[in-house]
Amino acid sequence: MGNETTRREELLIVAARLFSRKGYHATSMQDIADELNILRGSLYHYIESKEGLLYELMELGIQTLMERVRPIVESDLPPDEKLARLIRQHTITIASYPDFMAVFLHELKSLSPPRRERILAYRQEYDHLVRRILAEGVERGVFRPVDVRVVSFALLGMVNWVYQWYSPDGPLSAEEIGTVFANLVLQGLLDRDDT
Amino acid sequence: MGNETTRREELLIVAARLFSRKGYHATSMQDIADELNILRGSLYHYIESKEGLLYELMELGIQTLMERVRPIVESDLPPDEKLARLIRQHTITIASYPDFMAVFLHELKSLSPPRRERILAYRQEYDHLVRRILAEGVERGVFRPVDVRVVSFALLGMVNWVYQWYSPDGPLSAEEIGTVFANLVLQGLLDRDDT
DNA sequence: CCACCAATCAAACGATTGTTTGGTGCGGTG
DNA sequence: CACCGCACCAAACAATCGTTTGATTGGTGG
Repeated sequence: MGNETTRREELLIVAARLFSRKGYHATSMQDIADELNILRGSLYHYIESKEGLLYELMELGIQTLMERVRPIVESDLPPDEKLARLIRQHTITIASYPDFMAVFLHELKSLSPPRRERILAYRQEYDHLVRRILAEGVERGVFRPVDVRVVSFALLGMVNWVYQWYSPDGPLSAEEIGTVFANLVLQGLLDRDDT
Repeated sequence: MGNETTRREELLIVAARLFSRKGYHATSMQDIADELNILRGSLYHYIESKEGLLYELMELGIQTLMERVRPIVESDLPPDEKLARLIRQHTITIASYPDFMAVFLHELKSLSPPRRERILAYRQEYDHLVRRILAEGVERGVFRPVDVRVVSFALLGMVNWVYQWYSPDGPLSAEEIGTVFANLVLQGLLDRDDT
């Protein structure tokens, strides 16, 4: 019990770190093997190919994100509360798994078309979750009428960008940052009734 | 007159396109040379090294952005108007030079430390411009009191992300997108006086 | 017509790349 | 004790990488 990381998980973690720091193509199998103190050929005992490894990391990233956000979208909360929670949760998830998330957000173009399509499908599914909340809010008159597509991109840009600058040593926790974001967006979206 | 692109500029444009589509490390000198119909060795008549080429592209990107935004920051407009114009201009610039901007935003880690430092200095200078507007707005009571650092990152994430999804064939022009962004952020920041 | 210069070619360089193959040691199980 | 399979090694592979060198072209100004 306790330290339950298999050798394979170790490999994934090391690879995610290297891919996120140096980039996929700038990281060699040699680099990964060095960190694990084995020869680079030995990596193929655990993985099918370098690109297969990349795909697995990206899938892990997007799946983690989706697992944590979907319950919020499917809850019975009002749209504004849903949106606030989504923004906070997305921010926290990125800050919790920065390496996996950076790889997921950064290396789409490094995948061959078939695998890229699969990740893109995940991504579109996620986009859809966000847009559903926005559309719901606009429909119910909770949010001002806005271009849902553009606002969803604005929102995703804001939260995804976090991987570029967040540091656990910074002055604010991930949750606090998420709250600032949520306040900003909600204040920007809420329909103030000056009746 | 008219078609005044030198061979060297052609090289830069081709390289920016390839770097932005495939990534720096996934693009070989061969790829670039092929597009220009010359041998890869011949490229060194124009450039010092592959990394030098990358640096030049990134410098072009950030300089273009700064040239267009600085006049706004240094103008005499009120903070809210400054911010709106900055957001619009940033959005338009990214949409106008998507290849250069994508390279600038994506390939920092591909530069060796000395050159990376130089680009980082530019980037920090730009961040400073944005924060100055925000701080000014908060000071004058035009904006609500907010965490300037976090809000500046939120804002930059929103506009920088544009390179990931913008298409000139989309339903909205870059200026219209910039206006949606500006409205969202301003509405989120303005101090409503319920006196 | 000669001299020059920019643009390009032709060919080679050592290094590194991802991947494959066949083998080896070892801990546990029947 | 025999065996199995996991984890890894050792060695090689063809290919590609960025870069350098020296020669060669074609056009332009003197």
